[in-house]
Amino acid sequence: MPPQWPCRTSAASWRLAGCKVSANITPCKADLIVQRNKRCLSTITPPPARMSAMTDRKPRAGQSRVTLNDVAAHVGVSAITISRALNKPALVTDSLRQRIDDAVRQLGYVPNRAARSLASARSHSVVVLVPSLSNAVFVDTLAAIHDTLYPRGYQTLIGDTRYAPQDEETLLRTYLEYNPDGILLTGFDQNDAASTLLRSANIPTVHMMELDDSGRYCVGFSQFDSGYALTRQLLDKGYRRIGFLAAQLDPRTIKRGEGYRAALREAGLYQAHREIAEPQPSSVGQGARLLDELLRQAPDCDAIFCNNDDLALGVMFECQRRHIAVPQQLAIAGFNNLEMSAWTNPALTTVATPRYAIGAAAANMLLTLMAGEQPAQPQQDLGFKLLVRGST
Amino acid sequence: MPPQWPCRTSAASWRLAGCKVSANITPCKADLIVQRNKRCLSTITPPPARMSAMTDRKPRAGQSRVTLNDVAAHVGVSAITISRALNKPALVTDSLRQRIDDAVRQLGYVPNRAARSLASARSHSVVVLVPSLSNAVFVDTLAAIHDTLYPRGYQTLIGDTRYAPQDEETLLRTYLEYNPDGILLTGFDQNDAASTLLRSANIPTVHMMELDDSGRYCVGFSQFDSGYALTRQLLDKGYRRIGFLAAQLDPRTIKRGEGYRAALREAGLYQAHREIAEPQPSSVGQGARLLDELLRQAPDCDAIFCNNDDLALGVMFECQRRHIAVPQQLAIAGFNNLEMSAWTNPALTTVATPRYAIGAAAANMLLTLMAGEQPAQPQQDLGFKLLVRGST
DNA sequence: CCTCATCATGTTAGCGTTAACATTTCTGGA
DNA sequence: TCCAGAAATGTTAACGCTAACATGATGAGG
Repeated sequence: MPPQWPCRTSAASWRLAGCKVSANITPCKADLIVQRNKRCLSTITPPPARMSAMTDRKPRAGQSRVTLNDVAAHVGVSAITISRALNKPALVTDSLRQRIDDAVRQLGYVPNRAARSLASARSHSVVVLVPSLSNAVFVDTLAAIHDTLYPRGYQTLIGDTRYAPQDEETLLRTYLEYNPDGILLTGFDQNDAASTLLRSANIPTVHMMELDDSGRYCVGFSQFDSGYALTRQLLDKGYRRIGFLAAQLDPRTIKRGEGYRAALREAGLYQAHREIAEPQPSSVGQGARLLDELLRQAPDCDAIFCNNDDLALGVMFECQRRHIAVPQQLAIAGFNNLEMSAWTNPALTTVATPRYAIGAAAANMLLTLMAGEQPAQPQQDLGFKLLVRGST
Repeated sequence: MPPQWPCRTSAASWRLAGCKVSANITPCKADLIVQRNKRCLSTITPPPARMSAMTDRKPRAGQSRVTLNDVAAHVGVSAITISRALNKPALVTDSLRQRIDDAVRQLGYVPNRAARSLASARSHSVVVLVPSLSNAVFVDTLAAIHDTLYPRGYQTLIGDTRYAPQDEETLLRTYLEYNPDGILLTGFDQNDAASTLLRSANIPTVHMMELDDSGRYCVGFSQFDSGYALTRQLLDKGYRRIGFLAAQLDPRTIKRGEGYRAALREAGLYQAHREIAEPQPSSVGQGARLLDELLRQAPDCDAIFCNNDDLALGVMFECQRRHIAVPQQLAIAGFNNLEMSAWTNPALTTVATPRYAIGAAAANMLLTLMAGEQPAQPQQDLGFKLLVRGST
């Protein structure tokens, strides 16, 4: 008499790979196996018996892709074992894992992130929102983030807010649908709706580029101090009529401007008409235009603090066109240290910001938070560096 | 005697909102409703009866976020109605939709993309792989893609391959886990593994930036022709000893170089030693270094075709340092038309590439493909434009 | 030889949503 | 008043994966 279920003498006895199904197990168990593998690649002789003949609905379209069950059927084990072999290799025997890896490769199995995310409540995704992709600062930061998170199994989802809080809110809303395990944001100035979203989502979040003392996790440097320090440097060099050009007017720009103002006020040299703030995006062309404007309303400037290197380059090129000697007649300083700024004639004085380090540190802090731990240093100041070159 | 199930006289009679449950329906049905809403926000008087007391497992962690069922319970309708109100608003009464929208807002409901993707076999995500984010070309392309796809409900997942086919393969493999509905790639030179992945994934794919006639969908322009045309232009201007500087050496760079060579060969003016191809990444500093190298091995050059504007700017700055008059002693041409290139002294001759248009057209072609239709024009040539300026 | 712990693997159910089909309600005309 | 068809809403069962628990095999110690 064939043994009744449970009846396995060894795990291999009823494995599909061996196809010894009919000999050792009851029809009931055979049906179960067939059902489990109903979409499997390796064909099994009896067609899957309809378990409940009552309903006769058309099956769903499905992804028509190789699934865990397909791999399982191919190897002759259960789906969970495949899952374990891929996610927690230590739990599976070496030889079996080897066979599984082969099958995965052979069948071209690609895990379905949606299913994994749904089942495990972890998406292994991190959302990063930056205000611009045309700014080398953020591109380098993104690279650092990816370099840090990818080896730890996290996928980086990049969003470009275009410096618009409204866009940031929309992006955040959309990306929250991915159930990210963590969020990296630029600055602190999310709009109210976005802040509410963040609060109710309750997902570990680290802010980049700026610092504050509200208790939020952040990695950056003091924008105010950097603006102050650069202006101070110009004052120390003897410049007395220092202009200020800014575009875009994002919060960081504004804080640097405050640093500029504070330094000049302190020296009793602040003059409002030497300052131009243009809400339009920053660009080289914008720098050229703003120089024209500034020289019109404050022709006596002996130095200009440009809020970023793009503007500064535009100013420098415009000076060449106007035969204004740099730095003899007019000194120029920028901000951010673009690669190019070292190569102009004269080379551009600027502020080097630790953008790669910020990305890496923010990502690491986020990893700590996502692991449920507290970062040693919830507010991390990575400082900045003045690069004094030929243009001042 | 209370009526038996099915027993509703009107939809409102047993709705949770009305809480008239006990009066009109059988206990069995009541239990079902309770079960359906077991995780709901609005508390229901009797605690959810355990349906099968046999097992007593701990419930899963869950996302602890507001779900469709929560919204459904709050409004007093079934989950599918909420789903419909959000995805196919036309199928739901105006007044009900209004109430649902309010509830969604009030509860801060954010749909779970993983669940949606799993249930519908559509992820509403599109993967875009570009070789670099520090290149304005691709950033503009990405912006166009996002601008085109977002309003149509698709989320763009950006991957930066860093010009490395191996990285491209890895990224592709990872992003395929998201089950994207479409894929946008840069160029055609995926490695074998990536090509296999793409083939077996069987997802609509459009290639950008280049053209070919293998039948693959693509939007771009002829890299060869653009290199040829720019060289031809220099020849027409009377330059006879035209050098060529390239870095990065990605496939597009190489094709432009072939165009350069063809034009010079045609004119009987090609000299191998006037060409330098540097595999390292392209940058302004690299341009300066390469000029030095070129002038060493071919000091008689009267013009230089730089494979992109970064190199060209580096060359131009180096010429300034060396007091080489541009264009009198040495003409300089770039490629890609960076914003900055119009503002240098002299302004840089370059090739304007329709990068935004390419992104938009590729995204539109992908939309067509994702809708299951055939694009009118599977290979789309958007051309390029010579911008002849002061530097030549 | 039995017990118990450990390890390898299996079973079950459910994550949140939507496709497919079912049911109820509404509408308008005979 | 009744009925057919349309419109609105509901029920059920996946989607592919993994957490939680279950089971069988193995081996060490008594």
